[in-house]
This record gives sequence, C-alpha cells and structure tokens, in this order.
Amino acid sequence: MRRLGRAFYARDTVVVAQGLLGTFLIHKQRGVERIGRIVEVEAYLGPHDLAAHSARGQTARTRVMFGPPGHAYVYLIYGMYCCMNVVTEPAGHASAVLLRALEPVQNVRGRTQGPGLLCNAMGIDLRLNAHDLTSDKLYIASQSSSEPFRIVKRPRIGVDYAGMWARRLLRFYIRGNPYISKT
DNA sequence: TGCACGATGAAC
DNA sequence: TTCATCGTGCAC
Repeated sequence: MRRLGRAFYARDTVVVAQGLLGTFLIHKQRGVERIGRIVEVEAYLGPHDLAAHSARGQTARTRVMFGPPGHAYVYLIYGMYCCMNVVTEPAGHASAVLLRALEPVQNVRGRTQGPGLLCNAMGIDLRLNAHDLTSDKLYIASQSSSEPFRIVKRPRIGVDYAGMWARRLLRFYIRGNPYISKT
C-alpha cells in the first residue's frame, strides 16, 4: 500500500476520478483504522460544470474546492448526511471527485453504498472538511498489484437540474462490483 | 433576518 | 412518492 501524494490529485479531474477506483480510503479515528476500497465516484469539473457546487462561485462552504488539490471537501446534505469529495487540479480550478461507494475492508461499520452511508460507515463528518489527504489521519492509498477491472461510465446521480451537464458521463464505477450504490 | 432547497436514504 | 432535517446562499 502506497499513499497517494499531492501530484496524484493535481491532474485532470476525470483522470483522477478513474484513478481513484480500486484505491483505499483510510481513516484513523481514535486508534481505530477504518479502510474501504473505492468502487464508485463522480467527477465535478469546476465552475463551468452546472452540477458542481463551485458553479455558484466561491462561498464559505465551497472555499476548499477552490483551494489546493489533495484535500477533503466534506459537506452536509439534506441536513443529515455528509458527502466526501477529493479536491483535484491546481488551486483555483475548483473541481473535485465525490466518493459514492466503498467496498468494506477493515473496521467499517454498516453499509457503504452511497455517499452519505459511506461517510457514516467510515466515521467521516464535517470536522474533516478541508483536511489534508496527504496526512496520516485521512488519506488514500493504492496497491501495487491488484486485479484488473473495467470502468463503467454513467450520468451522475441527483443532478437533473444541471441541464446538459446532467447527461455527461462523469460517474464511474468498477464493473460488476457488488457495492455500487445504484444501478 | 427569513426562507427555499439540496451531489441522500429509507419508509410507505 | 413522500419525508426527515438543517446549513447554505440569496432574497428582502
């Protein structure tokens, strides 16, 4: 297992999104190490992407999206669930990758199919917003050797309001994986 | 200061 | 299809 560095996140958002599939999200919480394999993600390309939070300009909430890559953008949705994103591309680009589903690996509690459930199961909440993903506490790691897989491309979930952007194939998941959030 | 609404999930 | 539940963003 090798921790992903800043350079990994500083690239094109679609490349990063697809590159995150099959990697491992690791959260060390009060001595407990929780690990989940990332099997489903969505790319949010920047202010021009009408489905992205950054489309309405920089605000207190979306500030981290406009910052340097390799940080966690965690926000509260519907007053009850947290969603975790990974900030991509150089500072100022305001793009990110939403983590949508994990395959449980270690110390994961409950279901992990869906962005809200995923955060719950991994113990991720708003306190981790803006956290540096090259840190020891919360990071993503890749495995040198892993089983090959096919990547399925689909429209993103829950962004029908975004017009043409809702139709773009920016949701990616590992084909055949049983932990995908929806079909 | 008020209020409509959301990158969800679960129940009905 | 409806609803829980609340921070955010923008209108007054």
